Amino acid sequence: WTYGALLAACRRCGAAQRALALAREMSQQGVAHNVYTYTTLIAICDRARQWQTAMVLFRRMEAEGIRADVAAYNSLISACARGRNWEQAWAVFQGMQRARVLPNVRTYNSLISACERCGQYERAMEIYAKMRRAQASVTPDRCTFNTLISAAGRAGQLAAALALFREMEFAAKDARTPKELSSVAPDAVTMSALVSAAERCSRWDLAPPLFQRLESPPHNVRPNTICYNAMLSALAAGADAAAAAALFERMLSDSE
RNA sequence: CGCGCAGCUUAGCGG
Repeated sequence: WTYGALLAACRRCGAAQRALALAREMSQQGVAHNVYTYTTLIAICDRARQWQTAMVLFRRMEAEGIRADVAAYNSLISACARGRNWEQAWAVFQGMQRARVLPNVRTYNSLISACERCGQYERAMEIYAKMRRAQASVTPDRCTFNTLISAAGRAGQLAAALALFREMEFAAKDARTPKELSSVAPDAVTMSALVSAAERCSRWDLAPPLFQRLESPPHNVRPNTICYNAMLSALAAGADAAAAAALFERMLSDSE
C-alpha cells in the first residue's frame, strides 16, 4: 500500500519519529497494518537499538493474526543482534522453525552477526556450518563471509579469518554466472574487515599485502574511506609513519 | 530472455 512505501522511505532516511507518527495515523484512520508495514517498523526499531520494542511489535502482529514471513523474522533477529542479545536472536530463530518458515541467507547472516557482536566466534562458525548442512541448505554470500571474518578478527583468530577469505576467493572463482559471482565476490567491506583483523591480531605487517591483494585482479576492489581509515589505523598501530603518509597521499589523489 | 524501490543481513575511526 501507499502507507507501506511511505514507512519504508522514512526508514531509509532515518526518520524514525516520522515513521512512528505515520504508523499511529494509520491506526487512527482505521488502515490495517500488514506484514510489510510491521516489518518496516521492526526494522526501524532495529536501527534504533530497540529490540524490546521490536519484540512487542512482532507479538502484536501475531496477535492480529498476521503470519510472519521470512523477512519479518529476519528483521526481528537483526534487532536482537544489534541489541547484542544472541540468545534472544536464537530463540526467535527457533520460533521461526516451529512456525515452519524456511530461513534464508539473511536469516543466517543476522544470527551470525548476533554472535559476532556478542564475541561468540565459535558459535558463529557453528551456525555457518549449520547453514550449509540444513536440508534446505543455504549458500553463504559475501555478507556471511564478511561477518565471519570480522568475528574471527575480534576473537584473535587471524588464521581463521584468512581461511574464510580463501573460501570466498574459491567461491568467487567457481561462480558460474555473473549473478553468482556478484553475490560472493569480495568487496570493500571484506577489505576493511581483513585489514582490521590483521590489526587486532597485531599482524600489522599483513595489512598492506591484504589491501593490495583486494584492490588487484581478479578482485579489483575500490577502497573507500572506511578502508583507508582501517589501513591508517593499522599502520599507526604498527608505528609505520612512512607507509601511513604514503597511503594518505594516495587517499587524497583517489578522491579526485 | 533477463531486469525493474512496499519490508529484512555485513566492515573502520572519532565523538
